[in-house]
Amino acid sequence: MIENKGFFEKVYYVTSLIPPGRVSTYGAIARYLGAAGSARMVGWALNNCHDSGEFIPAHRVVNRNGILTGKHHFGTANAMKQLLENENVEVEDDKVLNFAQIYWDPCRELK
DNA sequence: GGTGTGACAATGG
DNA sequence: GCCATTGCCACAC
Repeated sequence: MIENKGFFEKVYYVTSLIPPGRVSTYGAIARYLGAAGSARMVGWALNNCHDSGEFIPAHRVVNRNGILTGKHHFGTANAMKQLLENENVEVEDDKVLNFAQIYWDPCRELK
């Protein structure tokens, strides 16, 4: 499983489990990994997601406000928004509109 | 092995 | 209720 993996691997794993059309938050992922309060680590891990060798749907991970904080790190500013809209996720002004509805909590969904 | 950092989150004014 | 500050913990240098 992912227990033996590093924290980054765990982040990559959980992030890859986010179903299309759903979004999650850094804090939720961090809490699911047992590192509650280290939400920043999740963002940092996703920052190095390009080193994982696999594509990580980091566009499905936003902050607790549903704002696409890391859009700039995604390459281009519109890339993240474009990917979300491609998955039927309504995004406007760099934030998810129906964020509360499509919010995917690993603690609740994966359990 | 110590310091800095980071795509956040929570609290305080 | 909005803006500024602090805490946070794991990883890179």
